[in-house]
Amino acid sequence: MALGKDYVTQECSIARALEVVGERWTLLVVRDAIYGVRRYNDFLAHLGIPRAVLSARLRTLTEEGILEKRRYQETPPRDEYVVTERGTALWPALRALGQWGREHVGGNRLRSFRHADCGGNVEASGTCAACGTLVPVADVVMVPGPGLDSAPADPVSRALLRPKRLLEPLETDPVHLAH
Amino acid sequence: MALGKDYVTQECSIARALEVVGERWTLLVVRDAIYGVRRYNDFLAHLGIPRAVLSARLRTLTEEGILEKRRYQETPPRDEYVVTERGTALWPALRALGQWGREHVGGNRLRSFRHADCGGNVEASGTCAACGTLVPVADVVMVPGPGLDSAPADPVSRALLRPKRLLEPLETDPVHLAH
DNA sequence: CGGCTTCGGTTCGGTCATTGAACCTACCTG
DNA sequence: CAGGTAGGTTCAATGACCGAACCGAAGCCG
Repeated sequence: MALGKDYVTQECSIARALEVVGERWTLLVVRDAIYGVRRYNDFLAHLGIPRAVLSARLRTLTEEGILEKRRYQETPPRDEYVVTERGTALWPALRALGQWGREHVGGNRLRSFRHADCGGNVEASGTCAACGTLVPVADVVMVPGPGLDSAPADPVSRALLRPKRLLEPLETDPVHLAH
Repeated sequence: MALGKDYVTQECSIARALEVVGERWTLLVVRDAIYGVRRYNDFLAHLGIPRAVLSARLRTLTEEGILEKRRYQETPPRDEYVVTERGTALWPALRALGQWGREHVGGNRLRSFRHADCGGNVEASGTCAACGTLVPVADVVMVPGPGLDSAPADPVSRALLRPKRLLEPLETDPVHLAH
């Protein structure tokens, strides 16, 4: 989408946003990054995205300052992709899209979001139903619902079967535990 | 996006939503429909979208119940595409995307949104800054900002240079006035 | 040392979607 | 009848995406 003919002519901040994150897979990569996915192979396994496309998306998201590539160990050299403030700022848009999907496409009971401080439900507007505060992303806990597959094939989906605070790194089971 | 390999494997309401509205141009068509654009040639002129793609998007959006095709005159037969409740429910997601584009891409001062009842600014959360109510789409007034081109080429952009209540049909100038 | 595995990619041929231009139909207007 | 408007369809070319294969650096196993 960023190549060739794009939305440049559009005088509209929605179009500007879609120029950056409107390509296929891009918003799902950002969603996973906010869920705490950080490593190439985890994105790969969870999304089922072609490797070449994932490489391209990670590169452009890094260039756009939505993800940050950082070395987390030297031997062997390993990098991880961590979502930046610019990336977490997409959370309201993702939540609103998810809300629409839940209500108008199907996907009830898949996941819900709670305020870590008080346990209240995070509404569509982003505020906590219990205490009324506008919940920052870091204080949101994703809670799996009954509609999820209870024994998914990929380790990332398995890790997401237990409640998980957003932004914190996801710990995937070592492969040998999955057998 | 809906064709071939899609996101069906994803157990996520965000992915479900993107299956429906994630293709190129689709969200911009919905945005225009919420702005009040209803006719084929108006979408065409405002978006700069290839005709074949516009036809495809209007068809799938109609099939998905996001737009409704309705005959508004018989001779000559003319149809218009009107956004449904299912389509207007995408407004929070579009507003959130626009907010992100404004803050993180550029596009300040293009447009703002006001509460028709009290004139207060509509915040990112969708509530009115002045009176605190959660503003329904039909009570939102789009107000053009100073960053817009003051003499755009297409009649839709020209019509959007004056404040405009969302959902109400857009009246484009007859061509002979544009000369 | 040799073989095997993991991680994080790149390369490649085939397929699918998008693009812009041209064309078409139905109707109206002068 | 010529020309214009509205709302499309068709088509060749281009670009994006797909899946599978390959690759290199590093570690681990015996």
